[in-house]
Amino acid sequence: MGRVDAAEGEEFEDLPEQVRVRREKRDRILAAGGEAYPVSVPRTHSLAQVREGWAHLQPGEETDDVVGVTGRVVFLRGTGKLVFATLQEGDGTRLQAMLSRDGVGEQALAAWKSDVDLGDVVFVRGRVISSKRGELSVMAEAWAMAAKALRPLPVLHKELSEETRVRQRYVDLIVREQARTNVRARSAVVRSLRRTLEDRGFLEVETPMLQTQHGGASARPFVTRSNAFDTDLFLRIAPELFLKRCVVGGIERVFEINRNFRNEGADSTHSPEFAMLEAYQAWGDYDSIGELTRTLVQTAAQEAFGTQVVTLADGGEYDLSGEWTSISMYPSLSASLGEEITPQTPREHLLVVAERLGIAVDTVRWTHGKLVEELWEHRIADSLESPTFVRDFPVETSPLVRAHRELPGVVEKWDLYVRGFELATGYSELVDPVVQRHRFTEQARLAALGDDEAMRVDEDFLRAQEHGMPPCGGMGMGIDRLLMALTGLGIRETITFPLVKPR
RNA sequence: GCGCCGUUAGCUCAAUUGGCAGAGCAGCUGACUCUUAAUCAGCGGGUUCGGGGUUCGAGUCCCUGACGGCGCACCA
Repeated sequence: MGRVDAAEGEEFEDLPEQVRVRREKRDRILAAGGEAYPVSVPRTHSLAQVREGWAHLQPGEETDDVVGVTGRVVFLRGTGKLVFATLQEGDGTRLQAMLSRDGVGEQALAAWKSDVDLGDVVFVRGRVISSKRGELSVMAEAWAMAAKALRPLPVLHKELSEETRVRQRYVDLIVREQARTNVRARSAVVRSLRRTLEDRGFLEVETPMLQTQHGGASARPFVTRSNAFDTDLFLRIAPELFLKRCVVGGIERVFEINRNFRNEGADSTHSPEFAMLEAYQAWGDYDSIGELTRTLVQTAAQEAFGTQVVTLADGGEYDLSGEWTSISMYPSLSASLGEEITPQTPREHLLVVAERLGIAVDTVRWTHGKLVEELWEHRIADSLESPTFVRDFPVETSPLVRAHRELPGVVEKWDLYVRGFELATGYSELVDPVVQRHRFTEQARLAALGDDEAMRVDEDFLRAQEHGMPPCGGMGMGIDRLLMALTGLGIRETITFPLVKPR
């Protein structure tokens, strides 16, 4: 034992002063026969329950109601023979504990003063009282360490640096109300999405994260390696092709909420891994799935924030209620440019227009459709402040969408724009396996030209579709982006543990 | 990937022209039985992000690397 202590003593020398001091306190507690990390403490009430149950106490009023509470010590105020400690529990609820010489005895008070630091999790048993200044408190008759903190809490009066918030979210959650609110809001939003879908008869499934062939979106995948199969695998960029297999198999209303991985840039609206909702509705189309999407977003706002007019981080308000605007891609682009652009406009002319606008174009690889989308994003996207469905996209950039039932050259696809960024997308799904094969073949041609985001011919998916897939509407929505839309936060604030480079 | 800015005590930040590395909170010692970021007195705490260079002397200037933020490019 003595040798172990010596070894630990040497270990101490490398530690920052405050960690060393706390380690010594832990050891002192153990040496005195106490426990720094007991298996349990006799907790009878949460801090919130005490706040709720004894809210009626008048300043100075005392009761004989004895409770056992726990919490992290976030403020300490000592006046010699009387100590005040503010305890905080997980949701941020705080309650004051008071320890007096008369209440806990001289020894226990001395032990508290010598062993308890800011950040420790403690247990206090005592009567519920209101202090002379009217602060609801537990007047201790006994206390115990519930979990000794070996690292100091950051100061509660200054904001943590953004990097520390992200790298040590557990600390962020302790010290910053907004961090706690964000986690709760996300949970509430996801719960709402599931409930809305389940209420409408959708079945939640989980489809492969590890895929032998990536598809369902235009994006660069992460590649990994299977030892058992001795083959490369891709982390999925989208669940789409598997959810459609579900529809082929008769799961006519199906959804998945799960992670996608895209090996691309990271900024305030993009994360390499991000959560996505995709939902498919047989016998629906891009109109019905658009209605579903609006219901999902509005209900989530209502259930998570109690209103469809949400308050953003910058204090502004954003109205998601009612019907949303719809515009069409070609007509809106034409109006913006002051000249008619149609699916029949030659690619060469679009190149001229793009160059005139100073857009950096890829003259070799960009198709008519890609040019139209680029022009549209350049001219229109940023100006779409209120929720707007942008409808009827060019066919080349939408290889999984069916042709428009009337308009030649466009497909039945919408993108939902909110506050200038793309929140969701929806299609009338392409279900003709022969046309789908042609589209894949064209994608493969682009891939051969060096487009590393292009899809490949997915034979297994085509085989599934060749068994007959009913007419179908489908949608995809970024969960992180939905949170961004509802809160005005950056994507790294909506993700509890965003990917950060290792130190 | 490119450009700009940043990295100093546990946390948040100062440091004049290149001239003894500081503050608040936190920590330690002491005082205080109704405090509210308690107060008062005293004390300790630094690989100034890493490596290299210029200089009598570098937190500060130069080179290089790491990490972060912002802007641009790409993507949802």
